[in-house]
Amino acid sequence: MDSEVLKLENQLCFPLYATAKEVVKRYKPYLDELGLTYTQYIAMMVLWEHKTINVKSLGEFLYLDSGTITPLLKRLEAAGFIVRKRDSNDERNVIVSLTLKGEELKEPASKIPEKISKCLPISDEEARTLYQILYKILGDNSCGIE
Amino acid sequence: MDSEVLKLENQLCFPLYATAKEVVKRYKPYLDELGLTYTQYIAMMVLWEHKTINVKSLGEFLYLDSGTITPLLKRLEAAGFIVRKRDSNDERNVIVSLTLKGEELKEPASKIPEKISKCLPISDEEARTLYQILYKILGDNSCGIE
DNA sequence: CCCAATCTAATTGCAAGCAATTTTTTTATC
DNA sequence: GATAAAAAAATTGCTTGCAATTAGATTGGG
Repeated sequence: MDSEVLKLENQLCFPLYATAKEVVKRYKPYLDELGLTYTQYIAMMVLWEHKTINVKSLGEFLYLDSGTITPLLKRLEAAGFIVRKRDSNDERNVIVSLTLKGEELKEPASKIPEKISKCLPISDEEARTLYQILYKILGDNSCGIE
Repeated sequence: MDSEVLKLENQLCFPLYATAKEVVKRYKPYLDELGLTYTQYIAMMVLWEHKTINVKSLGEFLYLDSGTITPLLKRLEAAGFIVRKRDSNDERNVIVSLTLKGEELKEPASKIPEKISKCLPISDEEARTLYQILYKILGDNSCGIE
């Protein structure tokens, strides 16, 4: 048995997992000011761009299933940022849309990305490289993942 | 206000967050065979390497705090893979060590990393680049994270 | 020696996150 | 048009993850 392959430092997945968590943590102070969690923030980002969307499409954008999204949307609705409504043309679908309060959150939120990118100790070049490799993995289906 | 910066596709954090989740998901079928979750697996990796460790050090390796680790270790103990014991030299510390059953899990686990890396659609070169950039971010303290 | 500060785990409370199942609606097939 | 299959969201049950707090042990300064 090769013990080396099982060391944390020889894994690729581990730094991916740990870095994702640490970077999300860096958003927290800024998101706290808006009253959003990170997952709520990315859901709002989809809404700020699309104005209105159903739960299934939102899940596809975010790589999240209804078991995660449904309670998340209920919280965003309880906070007054969105409304949920059954689609009268197809009652299976739930349409999510922004309230005025949710729309207004876009402006302060638009200042966050720059604060975060200033905070990451990598060059623009490295950021582009990272972005490309990540999407290469993310866009791949070769192992039968969805 | 610049709307472009708020699009999901223009973020770096989002593909990081999403890719981490998707890659962890690819471990699931292999880890299911061992009866481990991904987080339990990385905790076991630290133990396979160090044999014995206290909760604080384990948390530092994994970037997890006691609120996550304590219940996780209790599950690993209930499954018979580890034992937890107060350090008699300093009763504040809890020492975690492998049982024979936990030790024996190392052999089948050692076959997983290769299966996963075959499954990622990136070259060795890209994997190295990704690894380096991730650790560059992870190792950084400049924004007052821990 | 004593008391305050520090340290370590554990606990609490809440929000993800996901697999599996259920409910309701729509679509296809006969 | 009835019924089976498919589709979408919600629900259930479990684990992770983290901030904040608590409990107990140790250390340091006076």
